Amino acid sequence: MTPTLSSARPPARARRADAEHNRTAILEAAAVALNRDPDASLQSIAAEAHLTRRALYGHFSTREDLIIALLWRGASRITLSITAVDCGNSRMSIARIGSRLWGEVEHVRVMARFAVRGPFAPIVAEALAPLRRLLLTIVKRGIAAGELRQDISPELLSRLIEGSALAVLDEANRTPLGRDDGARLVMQAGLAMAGLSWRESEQTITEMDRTP
Amino acid sequence: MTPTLSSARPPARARRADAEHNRTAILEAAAVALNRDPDASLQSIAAEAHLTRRALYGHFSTREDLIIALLWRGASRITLSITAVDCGNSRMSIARIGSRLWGEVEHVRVMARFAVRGPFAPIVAEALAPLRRLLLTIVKRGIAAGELRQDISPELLSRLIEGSALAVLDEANRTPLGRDDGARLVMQAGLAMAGLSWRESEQTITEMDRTP
DNA sequence: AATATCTTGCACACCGATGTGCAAGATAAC
DNA sequence: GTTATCTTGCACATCGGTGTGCAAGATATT
Repeated sequence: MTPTLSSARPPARARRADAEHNRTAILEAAAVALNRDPDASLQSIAAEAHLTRRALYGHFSTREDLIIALLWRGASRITLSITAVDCGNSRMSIARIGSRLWGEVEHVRVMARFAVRGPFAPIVAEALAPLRRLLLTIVKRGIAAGELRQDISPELLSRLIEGSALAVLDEANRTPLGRDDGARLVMQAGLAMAGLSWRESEQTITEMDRTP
Repeated sequence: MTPTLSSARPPARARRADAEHNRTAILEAAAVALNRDPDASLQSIAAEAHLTRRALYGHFSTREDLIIALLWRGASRITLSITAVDCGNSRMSIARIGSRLWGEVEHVRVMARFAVRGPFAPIVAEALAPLRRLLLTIVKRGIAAGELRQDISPELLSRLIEGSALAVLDEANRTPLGRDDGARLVMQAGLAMAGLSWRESEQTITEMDRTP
């Protein structure tokens, strides 16, 4: 209906640099605060961004606006992060997806939060569709090739892999983990749900490290 | 300080039967509503119990009161459900825990919800301590016996098992699963995170079914 | 039938969060 | 240094949720 993008009004002068900076600061702060508490107030978000609540409204006219912008941002980062993960092998591909997602933990967790409940669920679902589609095709191929467990449907398996990976992401956020330890854990969780034993998972990961 | 239990005032006459019934109806309704949305209003809970908001206050003087009662109830059911699960074998014991928890999905999910965020986290943590302790000892023994994965600490492993089981519980709630399918899935998830391949998990479960 | 108990349906006060208006600073951009 | 932009700090209205008081109605218990 209305073009809510930046092209709304002809700016007599370009937007000030510090305003742009503050805008991203708000988004970063929102990611952190909403990760702690999905119902964090705009007050707390603004404070985390070293700004006033009133100033926040200068960038996002509504709480909904802010969250949508945040989700949009997260979706694009996630989508970007999984480009060219699909090598031929399904096991390695799953591990690689886990590794990439670990690099975007903050964003992934926010997205996951809003994917299950609240009025943003459909938006997030749509935003994450590419990731889910990719995982599903990989899983399908993996099952067909006998590389993954054979006892449940590809659809369910891909959801389970996603779910357990998120569980590990949550746990990792609780107990501080090193960069590599976290990636390793997420990869292992995905492969574990995919049907591999822990030795097979380890082997897959070291094999993968050899061929980046 | 104050004895908030039922012994507070000497009742001239016993509590009416329908009041008792309504009380449990409220708790059931709260479990359902809070499973959908952890911030469900007392209004919606009362409605789900076919009562007025005002009547709810006759049973629980505070939202906090209601939630604490709910959590207490859930904790006792869960604790009760895991009595005598620990046979000697760690793999079977983990599977059995999963199966038992599946029988209490509703309660387990509510507990899990309030275990991570909000002012009730410490209470829930304390209430779930027996379960966690049990799982931890089983995992420790399993690792020592070489029955479970050897690459991470018992503490972390038990948390991961717990997390992935909860993830499956969530997923199961999303896609309607039969009684047996759900139990199977939860058991498999636990065993998968514990390091078993899907064939080993299947074998463990069928073996377990033979010896109840 | 008499009575204590429970529920209902209003009334109200309170609180925190959201969103807006406006005037007075502060500061990039030109 | 001028100007347009951005931030601040108030004030205010609004909205939904919580908790209470009270009188009238309904119902279980005896």
